[in-house]
Amino acid sequence: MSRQRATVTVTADLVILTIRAGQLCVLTVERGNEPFVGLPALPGGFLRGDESLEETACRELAEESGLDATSLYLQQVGVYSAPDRDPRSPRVITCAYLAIAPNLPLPQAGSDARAARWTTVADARQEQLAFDHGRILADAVELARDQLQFRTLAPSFCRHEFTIAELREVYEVVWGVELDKPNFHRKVTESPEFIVPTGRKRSTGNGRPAALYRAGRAAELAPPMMRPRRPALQQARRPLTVKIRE
Amino acid sequence: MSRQRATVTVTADLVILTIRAGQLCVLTVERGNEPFVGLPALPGGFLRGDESLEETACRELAEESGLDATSLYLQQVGVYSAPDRDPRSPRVITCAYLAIAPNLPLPQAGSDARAARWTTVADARQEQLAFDHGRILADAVELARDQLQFRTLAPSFCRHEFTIAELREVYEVVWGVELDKPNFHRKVTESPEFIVPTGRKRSTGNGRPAALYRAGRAAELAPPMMRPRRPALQQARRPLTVKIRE
DNA sequence: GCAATAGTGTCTCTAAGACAGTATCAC
DNA sequence: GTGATACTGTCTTAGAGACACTATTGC
Repeated sequence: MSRQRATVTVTADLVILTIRAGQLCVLTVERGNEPFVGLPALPGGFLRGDESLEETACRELAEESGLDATSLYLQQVGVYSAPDRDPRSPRVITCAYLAIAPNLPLPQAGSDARAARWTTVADARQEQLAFDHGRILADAVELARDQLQFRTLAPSFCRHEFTIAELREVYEVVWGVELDKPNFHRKVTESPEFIVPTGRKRSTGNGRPAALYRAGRAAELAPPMMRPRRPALQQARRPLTVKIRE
Repeated sequence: MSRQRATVTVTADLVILTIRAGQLCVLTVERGNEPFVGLPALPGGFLRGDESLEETACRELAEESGLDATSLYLQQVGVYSAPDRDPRSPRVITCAYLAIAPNLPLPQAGSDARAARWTTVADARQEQLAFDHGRILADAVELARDQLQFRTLAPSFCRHEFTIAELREVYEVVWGVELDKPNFHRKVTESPEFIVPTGRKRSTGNGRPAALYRAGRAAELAPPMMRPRRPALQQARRPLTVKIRE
C-alpha cells in the first residue's frame, strides 16, 4: 500500500494578511469539526472535482472573508504534504495561498463564517494552530516580507486610494522597522509605474493634507525597495567621519 | 460529484537544470506510457502513501538521474492543478521541483532510465512537451533566474571546487547576458560567506591559473547580485553629462 | 502666531559599472 | 619575448541614508 500511488484529498488554505491598528493581522477561523476542533486554523477548503486549486482558494476567500479574490493579491506559498500532517484517512495534503487585503470589516453574518476573526500575527505565532498551520503562517509571512522588496504588493494592503504615509506604514509594520519619511517619499514617487498620483488630497485633520495615489501598472519594483540590514552588519564598520566638537 | 471533495493522485515533477557547453540544459525523459506516449516530459513520479512530496522528488531524482538529492539544491516551484491538465481519471495534480546540478554524466544504464537526456532549455521551449510541462519548465527557469540574484544557488551549477570564471558563466548563461569580469570578481569575493577560497589553483593550459573556491555557508546574497537592467529603461533617461568635443 | 504632518534639497557614503593596468601561466 | 587568462586599481555615477529645511493645513 505505502509503496503504491497514494490517493489523497487536497485542500487550499489561505493566509489572508492585512494591517489593523498598526499591526500585521491574519484571518483565523475556529475549527468546528474534528480534527483539532476548537483550535484556531487558517481558512480553507477542499478541492472540488471541476476546479483548480486557484479556484478553490478564490472560492474559499469569498466564502470565508467576503473578499473578492479578483481584486486581491493572491499567490501560492507552497504545498504541505508530510504524511502525518493530518490524522484523517485518506491523507490530506494542502496548498497554501497568500492573500493581501486592505483593512476591511468582515461580514460576520456570512454563510460559512464560523467565528472568523483577525488575529495579530504576533499572537497567532504564540498560539497553537490546527494542523501545520503555524508553519504555513510563518512561511507566508516570510514570503510577504521578501516580496515587499521586489514586487508591488504593498498597495494591496491599502484601500484603492492611499497616501504615501499609509504605504510607508505597510513596510514598517510588515518589516518591523522604521523608515525615513523623506527618503521613502522620494523612493516610491520616483519608482516607475509603482504608484500614480490621482490629483486628490486627503486631510487627516492634523497637518498638511497628503496627496492620494493609486497602484501603478508595474508588477516589479526596479530598483527594489531595500530592507534595512541588521544592525549587526553595520556594527562591524567603523565610522569614517567623526564629528568634532569645538 | 464535481461539487464534492475530489480524490486525486499527486506526482512530483522535476526540472533538473545544468550547464553544458555554455548552454542551460534540462533533463527530459521520453514518455513510455499513455498519455503523451513518445513525447519528451519532465522526470517525475507518483507520491506514495508513506512519503512527503519532497521525499518523492528526492527518490525520483535518484532514480531518473542518478544524482544524490541530499547534496543538491532542491526547491518547490509550485502546484499545477488545472482539472484538464491530465486526461487520466482520477485526476492527477503535480508539484514541480527545481533542482540544480553540476555538469555530470548521466547513468544511461539506470534502472528507471527510459531515454533520459539533456536538452537545451531553448530547444525544449520550442518542442511540444507532455502535459503542462512546457509551462512548468518556463516557471522553473524564471524562478532560477530570480533566485540567482538573491540566493547562493549559483555554486550548485558547479562542481565542488570551481573558478570564478565558471561561476560567472553560470550567471551569464542563465541570464543570457555578459558580465564584466573584473567587477564580477570583486563582487563575489567580497560578498560575505558566498564563496571561500580553497588555496588551490587550476590551470586550463592557457593563461594564468585561476584560484579555486568552494560554496560558502551563506544562503542569501547580501547585497544581491543585480541583474543588468533592460536597456529600455536606461533609454528613458537623458544623459546628465555630455562629452564636449573640442 | 503654533503644532503637526507633507514634501524638498542637499550632503555623504556605498556599491555598481567602465576600463586601464598588472600578474602569472604556456609556448 | 607573445598571447591568453586572472586579477587589481581607480575613476565615475546611481542610489541609499541622514537630516536640515520648506509647505500647507487646523487651531
